[in-house]
Amino acid sequence: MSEIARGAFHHPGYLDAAAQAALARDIAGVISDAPLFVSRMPKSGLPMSVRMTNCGPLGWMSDREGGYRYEAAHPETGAPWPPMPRMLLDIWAELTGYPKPPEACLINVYSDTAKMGLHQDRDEADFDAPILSLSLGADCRFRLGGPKRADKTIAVTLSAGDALVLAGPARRCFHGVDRILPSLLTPLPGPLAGLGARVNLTMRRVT
DNA sequence: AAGTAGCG
DNA sequence: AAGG
Repeated sequence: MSEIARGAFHHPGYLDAAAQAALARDIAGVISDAPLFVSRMPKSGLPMSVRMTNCGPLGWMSDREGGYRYEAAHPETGAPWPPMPRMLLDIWAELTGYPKPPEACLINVYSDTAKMGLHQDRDEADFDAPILSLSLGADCRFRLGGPKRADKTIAVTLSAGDALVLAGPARRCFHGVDRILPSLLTPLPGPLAGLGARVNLTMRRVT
């Protein structure tokens, strides 16, 4: 584990290959019940380049009309999000030590050209709870800034099996994904193969 | 607004 | 609404 900025903890290789495979099976199950969809920017309606879905009581989404928000149901099927796999609850407890379980796990699927612009996670009521992110598949160039958009940034490579915890002051920091790195060598595990190059799971407290 | 192109 |  290394603290890459105040409150930002990178755990390279936190999940071994077997754990990554087990997690991939769980996530493939979630996606089969809650199909990937594309969120759109508020007002402009421009699509994001990632495809996403969620598990847990609440899920993050965005569309032109309603903007960034959490919802209890899938925007296309209308069904509640699938339950949070136990493995994710256990990882949350171990890495964050937070007394309450995560309410949302956003599953972002990146193609080899997908990106995520610099942003803050600020659609939650609880800003004290950490954010936990897990990576599967291709490496990416992750960018972490400060609490203001213009603050200086650092870049970190996130690889398959890595965990990243944004706690304390880092909870409010801008962050994003510059690009997916070429990785013939790290395909997504079998159950997720073909969906994209990289999958990121982001767990959060919402209420 | 987690989007992007290109102009002052 | 500034930066990679």
